[in-house]
Amino acid sequence: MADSVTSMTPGKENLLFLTDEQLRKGIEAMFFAYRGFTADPDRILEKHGYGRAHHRAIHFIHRCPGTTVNNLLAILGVTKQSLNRVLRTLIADGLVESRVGTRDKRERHLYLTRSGDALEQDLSNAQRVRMRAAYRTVGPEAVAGFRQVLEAMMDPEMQHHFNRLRGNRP
Amino acid sequence: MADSVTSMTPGKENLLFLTDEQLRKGIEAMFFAYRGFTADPDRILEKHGYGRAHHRAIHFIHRCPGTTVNNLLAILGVTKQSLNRVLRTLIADGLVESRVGTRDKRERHLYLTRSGDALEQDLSNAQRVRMRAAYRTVGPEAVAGFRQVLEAMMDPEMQHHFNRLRGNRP
DNA sequence: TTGGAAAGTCAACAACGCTGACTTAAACTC
DNA sequence: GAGTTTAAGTCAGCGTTGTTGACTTTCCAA
Repeated sequence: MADSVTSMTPGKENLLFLTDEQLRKGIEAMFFAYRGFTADPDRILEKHGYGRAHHRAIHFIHRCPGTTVNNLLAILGVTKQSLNRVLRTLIADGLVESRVGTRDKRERHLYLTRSGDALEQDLSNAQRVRMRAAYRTVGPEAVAGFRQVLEAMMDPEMQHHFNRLRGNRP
Repeated sequence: MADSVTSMTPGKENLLFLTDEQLRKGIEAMFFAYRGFTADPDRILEKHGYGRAHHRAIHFIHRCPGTTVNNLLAILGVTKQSLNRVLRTLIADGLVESRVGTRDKRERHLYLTRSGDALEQDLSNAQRVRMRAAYRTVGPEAVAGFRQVLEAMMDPEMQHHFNRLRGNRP
């Protein structure tokens, strides 16, 4: 099953178990797959006049209801200005609600409104359909490997954020 | 080994073997991992005043020496104008050579120059270092699964391009 | 020889990153 | 209580990279 990855070109030591060409194929697979990964949401977003930045904000507000702007900045890894531009439109369009913090009134806590949640469902459902189809094609063991490699590829800081999100051990 | 993916929340049917929450984690893993995946090349590109579009062009010209602009357009999935802007700077900077076709003189065949190849080596090496580290962390079976899921996630057209590239069965 | 494909160009625009400077309000710290 | 720090928001401006639309040049092929 793992032959295409573990097999070596003759004459190379087997310790590394991966040639540069095999690594290159992994790189290309990431490129092509990410395009597929974003294609379905992109089509939905376009109809609403939004972009990927809006999707990311919506996704993580759904995932961490009541999160602060600062927390979102850390997860998304963008500047305050970039995020703010997106949040402003989402709030103006009534998809996101910003509530002043009770403990710390400097903070704004972000929530999806009913219509924000509807769009989130729409977006994540489209993405899950593709994911589920891929998962069902390749089987559970491949999926486990997929997740392991992705996690190992993250920057440690992002790995931290990733594991802080719900659903790691469901 | 595959427990974290195959285990089910109690009370749900085991036929699908994946809850929406688990699919969501896969989606988030893609997001965070892709950031790590592009981080190292991005740093190198910045020093040269280039962006990801330049990297993609360089990568596939290296991979398919002598490819035509049209073929590159199909692989990259962008408009002629977007690609042309990038190619123009790469050609002006002496990283890419554009040769008029011999059989069909309308076509331009693209090649990396010596310095173009040097940058490609630099970029792909940085990316391979991370890939190799991730692969070594998780082992060959996980890598096989990783590649399988990625390929299943691609649009069929991109899957076609992916398999047309060298290195599939090394 | 003429139609159409391939390549290139120009203009204009949008999304979404970035930096830098600045304000407001609240919270802390001494 | 005064001063500093922190969270958030805003404005201006810029760069990369994507888009559409219109147009020209070159040149193969029917």
